Amino acid sequence: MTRGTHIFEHVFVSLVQSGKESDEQSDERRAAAILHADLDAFYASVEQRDDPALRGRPVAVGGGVVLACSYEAKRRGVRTAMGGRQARALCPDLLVVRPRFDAYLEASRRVFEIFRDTTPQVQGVSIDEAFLDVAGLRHIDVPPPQVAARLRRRVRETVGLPITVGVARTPFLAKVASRVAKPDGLLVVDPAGEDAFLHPLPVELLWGVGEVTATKLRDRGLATAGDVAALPEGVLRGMLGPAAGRHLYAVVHGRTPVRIVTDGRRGSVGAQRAIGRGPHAADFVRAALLGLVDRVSRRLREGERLASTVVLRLRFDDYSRATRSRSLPVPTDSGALLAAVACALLDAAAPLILTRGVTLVGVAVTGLEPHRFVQQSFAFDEPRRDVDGGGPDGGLDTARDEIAARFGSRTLTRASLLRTGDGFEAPQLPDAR
DNA sequence: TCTGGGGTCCTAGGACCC
DNA sequence: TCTGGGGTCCTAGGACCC
Repeated sequence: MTRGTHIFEHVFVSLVQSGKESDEQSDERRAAAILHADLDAFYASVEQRDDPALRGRPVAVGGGVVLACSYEAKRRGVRTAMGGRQARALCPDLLVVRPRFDAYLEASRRVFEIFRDTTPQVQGVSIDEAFLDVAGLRHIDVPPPQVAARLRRRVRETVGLPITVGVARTPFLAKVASRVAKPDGLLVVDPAGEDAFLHPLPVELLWGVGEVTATKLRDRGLATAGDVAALPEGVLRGMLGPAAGRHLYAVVHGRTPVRIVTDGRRGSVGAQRAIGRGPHAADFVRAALLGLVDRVSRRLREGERLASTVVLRLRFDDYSRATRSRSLPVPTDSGALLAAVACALLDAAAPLILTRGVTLVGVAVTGLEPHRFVQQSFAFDEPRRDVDGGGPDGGLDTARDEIAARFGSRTLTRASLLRTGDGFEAPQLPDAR
């Protein structure tokens, strides 16, 4: 395909929408007004933008592993998540550059400004990708394909990056469209031509079909979306499970939701670190974990959020994985408390670590909610048994006084009252700060 | 093709409660 | 004494996404 011109090559593409349909139209009759905007080879494109020597040449961002690669590299077989050694073997003149995450964040921020200037209805998907609902713009008589073309131009001119846009009636179809149109393209799926667009596509292109599902489908002779669309929903449910079956059925019949979700706050915050093949000393693993907890709790506090569940992630020599999680009675953002829970989980997983060498350690917190109160955690020097007993003059008051003396009167102590004997050995905390 | 660092959602069993 | 059904939460794992 030639770059950026293949929009004109598809029969199901239309550049002009009527734009006159009534607002009361049913969802099924909506026009193609969802844009999926996706920056091309994002990290690599930023590097090529900032260093003319990289332009037109195969570029990989990363080191041990390819995080992103330019289309020149993709054409030589280099892929994301590929090992650096293998990438160089495929492409000896590959230029490997270290990632500059600050530059990517800044570029992303500027692109998202253009998104939000285009329409208030923006749903960010990742650092380099978003859905935009431009249906509301029809009353000022700008057809969505024209909005998309202008958006691409603005991103190219003001941020200096190539971006592909898919336009369709649903977010799912818009996303498939942008994938088909990459790189540096624009593709509009006319609502009347959705099946003609979708059905010839390989199942791997469908949202929610990864390696496992694709293999299941292919083993049954189902290679395209059209093959899958010929099956009743019940068969798909039986094959893939209730939720996945229902999802895939909806996908191949164009019955996915038509609206985007604009009020998304993250549901979890995590950090992880590959530590290579061991053997690793227990202290080293613990130190790595504490560093990750520190990052996570810092991000929690910056986002003014509290977490109620801590998840420890481990990966082993043989690439098997395990998770261990623990919910707290009260949500917290205290680094010390989260560290204590994470370490307790690590201790509980010690037998696993002994039998299978650990190569990655990660921590995530979920059950997030907004900050509603000021809080601190506090560890007693000795295990206490009186913190919540003993009536009005019981240990709770004493503990609160102790904590107030240590942290000041703004402290609220609910989160601190994790007791030994709850099935969770809380203390062994480092000093809370 | 031997693998990085973020995330999301679903499933399933057990505990617990009514 | 034996028994039912439903709901919710927790935990662990799996599939998928970029």
